[in-house]
Amino acid sequence: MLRLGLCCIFAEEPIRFRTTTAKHLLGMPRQAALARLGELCLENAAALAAAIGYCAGHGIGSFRINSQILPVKTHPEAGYGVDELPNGEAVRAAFRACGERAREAKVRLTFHPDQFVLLNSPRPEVVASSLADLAYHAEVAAWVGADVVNIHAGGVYGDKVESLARLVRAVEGLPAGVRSRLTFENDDRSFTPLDLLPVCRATGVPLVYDVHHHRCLGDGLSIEAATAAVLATWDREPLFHVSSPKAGWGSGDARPHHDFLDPADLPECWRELDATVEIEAKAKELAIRRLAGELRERGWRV
DNA sequence: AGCGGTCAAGTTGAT
DNA sequence: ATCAACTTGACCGCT
Repeated sequence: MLRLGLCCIFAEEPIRFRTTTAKHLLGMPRQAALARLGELCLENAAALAAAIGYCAGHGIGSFRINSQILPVKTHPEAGYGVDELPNGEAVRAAFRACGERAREAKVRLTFHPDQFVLLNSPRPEVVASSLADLAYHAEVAAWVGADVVNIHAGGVYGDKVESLARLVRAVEGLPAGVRSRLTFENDDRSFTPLDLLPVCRATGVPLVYDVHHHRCLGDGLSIEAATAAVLATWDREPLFHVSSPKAGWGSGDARPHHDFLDPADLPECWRELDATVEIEAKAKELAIRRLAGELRERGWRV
């Protein structure tokens, strides 16, 4: 059975995640900043609990957690350890409770660190900050039981072979908590499924198959062939991404996401899979509700 | 309450 | 050179 996944935020449901900026925090005394951060973290834990509850109650099988769930966590100056927060223990306990709730409700939790996390950059400082960010994601993932921390393969830097070799070497040096959750995703600029399958086979890192990116940046593999090859990289429930183009499949830029998903964009060969499909659509929970109805009309089990 | 300026970070390709 | 895109606009300070 397919599990439809919601990404990060809600369109209508009044569940909101808070954040702040490094600049703001650095303009106040450190203790005041830590107190403020602690409040935001605890609020975000409450919002996550609400998000899990909403998903459980509305047939949404997974939820992607925003990378700012602990705001500004790895900033070089404004960043912090959870133990530095005046309410650090309460924060940790609240997130562990989210994990328990998600486990009971069978809501899968995932992360998708942002575009600045690049394991294959030739610049050591970029890799170092990426490692710090991945460690942070893994820390929260352990609290809440998230089994996926998904990133793109990074840049090409003029040499695809060498950049992928750097990626493999970077994976080999990762701490276990990151390594065990890490996944790669094909993107719409640089790295296709055909590029990444060898890397995933060599490292054991599963491949998140984004069929929208694959349609925007093809590699000769059919969707059916890519799906089959990608499934073999997973040692747990596979994860896919899908979206529909805002501008349609005609002449314009197909990459920006539509508010809703056209059910025709969901590959027919996914129909009988046991997998999670994250729905990347601007209308969020409304898009999932509409899609689930349309798929059921077509005989899909979601 | 509403609005404009601002926000930590990398890389790519279209204009 | 600038900008949008990328998983996601939200926050702050002003009127």
